[in-house]
Amino acid sequence: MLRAMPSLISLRAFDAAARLGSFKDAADELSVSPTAVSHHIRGLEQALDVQLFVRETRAVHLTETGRRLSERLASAFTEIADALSEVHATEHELTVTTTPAFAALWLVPRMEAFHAAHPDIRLRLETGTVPVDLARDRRIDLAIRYGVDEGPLLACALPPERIGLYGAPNMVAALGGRLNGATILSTEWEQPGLPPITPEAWIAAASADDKPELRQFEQEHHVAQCAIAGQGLALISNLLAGDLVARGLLTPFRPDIQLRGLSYSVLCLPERVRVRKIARFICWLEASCE
Amino acid sequence: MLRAMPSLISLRAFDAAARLGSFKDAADELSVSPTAVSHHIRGLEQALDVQLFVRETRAVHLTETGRRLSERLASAFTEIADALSEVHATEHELTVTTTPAFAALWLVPRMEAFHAAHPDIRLRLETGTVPVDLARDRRIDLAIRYGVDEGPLLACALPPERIGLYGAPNMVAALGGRLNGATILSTEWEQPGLPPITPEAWIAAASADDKPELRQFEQEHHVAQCAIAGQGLALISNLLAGDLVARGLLTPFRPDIQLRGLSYSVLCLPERVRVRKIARFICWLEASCE
DNA sequence: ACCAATGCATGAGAAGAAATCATCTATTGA
DNA sequence: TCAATAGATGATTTCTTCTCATGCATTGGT
Repeated sequence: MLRAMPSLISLRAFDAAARLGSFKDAADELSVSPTAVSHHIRGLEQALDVQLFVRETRAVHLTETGRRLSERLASAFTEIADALSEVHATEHELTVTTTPAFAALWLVPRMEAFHAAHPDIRLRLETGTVPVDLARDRRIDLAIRYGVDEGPLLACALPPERIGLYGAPNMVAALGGRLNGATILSTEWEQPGLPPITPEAWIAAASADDKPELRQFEQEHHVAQCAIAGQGLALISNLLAGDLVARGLLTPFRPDIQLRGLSYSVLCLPERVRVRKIARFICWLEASCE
Repeated sequence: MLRAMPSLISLRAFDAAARLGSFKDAADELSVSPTAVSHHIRGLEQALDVQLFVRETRAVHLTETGRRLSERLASAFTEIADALSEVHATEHELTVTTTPAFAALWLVPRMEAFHAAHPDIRLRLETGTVPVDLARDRRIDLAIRYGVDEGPLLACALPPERIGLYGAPNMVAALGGRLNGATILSTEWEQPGLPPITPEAWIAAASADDKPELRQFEQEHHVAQCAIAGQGLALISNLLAGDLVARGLLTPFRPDIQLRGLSYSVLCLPERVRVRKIARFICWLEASCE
């Protein structure tokens, strides 16, 4: 067959030169001197006993065989590069799907901390209200869902939430603990078979007879944003309100009154729980909840 | 993306190790020491920051990512090897199609000489009675056909043939120039619109009134073989008989009587006549006919 | 239960590629 | 005509890649 398998490095030099139509540009791409490229291509031509380039004074152009070889080499080298970056991604990119609210109010503020703890892992967030089938969609490494408890998929669970009212600091101060004339902002919770988390339940728990205005949102973080804007008291969980309170954007209203909520579940295919990047994330997540 | 593009050599070491499931075997395949393979794979794992092999005491096996990477690398390296050998083949393998007779009686005896003159060109023969469409079947570089004259495809033509009778030496001697009791072996020539090349034509040309036996074959070289076996006189061309005469297997019978035949045409796609291997062959062919 | 054999890991140093440097040639275009 | 460009070539240097010597853990045979 072939006298001697030419070195892969020459092939790459040829590939670059063929693509760019110039030894000099190829040299730049490969960060070597044009001389090196020239040597490589000459060596390759000798090894294959084939002329690949027609040299003209200030330019080179491919022969017909050169063109054919370059085409196939290009696709092979692309395949290699793709494979490498895919490997890198599957090991160092962690894709988490969760609810828009958890992403916006809990995860996003903490991504910086995660990256500091694990600089080699790139965290990608996908949010959506439709639950994802982990077995089906292999791009997703982890799903963080509210109140789900899918036995075999459950990797860990965050502490149960407590639901309370939160408002912009000046509004909470102005209300002085009473709901008269206030607006309660809440989400349309749709957890089948679970204690209702509603403004009514909160009012009942507080044994209040005030009749505040009510406004409903589809997204829990919209509730929060609305409360921050001073438009009412948000009925949200301590988990999601935590950062906003810490940053002084919200203040608890009657923190003594809290409804019991569910907890967030972290779901993962059982055989993948031990994958490095996934294990790291779960470990970090648990530590971040204390 | 990637910290540092790993060297292609490491990738090839990994590919081999992954395919063979053993560093040692990979080392053998690559003709290096197992140490080199070990170093390469460790380097690769560090460059990618990924574990590719799980080491056990006397064996290694791929991790899941290792397996995926190896799959794609294998296909890429196969592509490269294929591309290289294709290049080599298209430059150094010459495929000629011709008639079984011309192949057997003229070309095959001269292949050795061609190879001696052009050691880097490997001559492949394809024979068949059905003419080949060169534009359609790109595997074929040249077609040598009898009496065809397809204008644009005609690369060169061999000298016109002269058709005569040839027999085994002792039979020719025994006949003493007369056809009485002899058998004439001939081919069913089917050249439309051409002077008939038949035993009858020969007898007419010789102005003989002998009535020899007649036997027909489909293949001209079968005629020759039959004559060599002493079963009659072959009505064949000087071109095809030449070698057999030179080797003393056949002797001309009444060499003064010869019918005019056609000539062999060498056909080639016009744009490919100047391809090195093709030009060499045509040049050699013309020189071989003198 | 022990010892030889196997397969891989590791570090240091040797061998061998591959890159560069300096120099040349042949154009091109200003 | 001369500076600038793109590439070729050969000698030299640099640095990758290989090997050697050695070590470790395990397996299988006696």
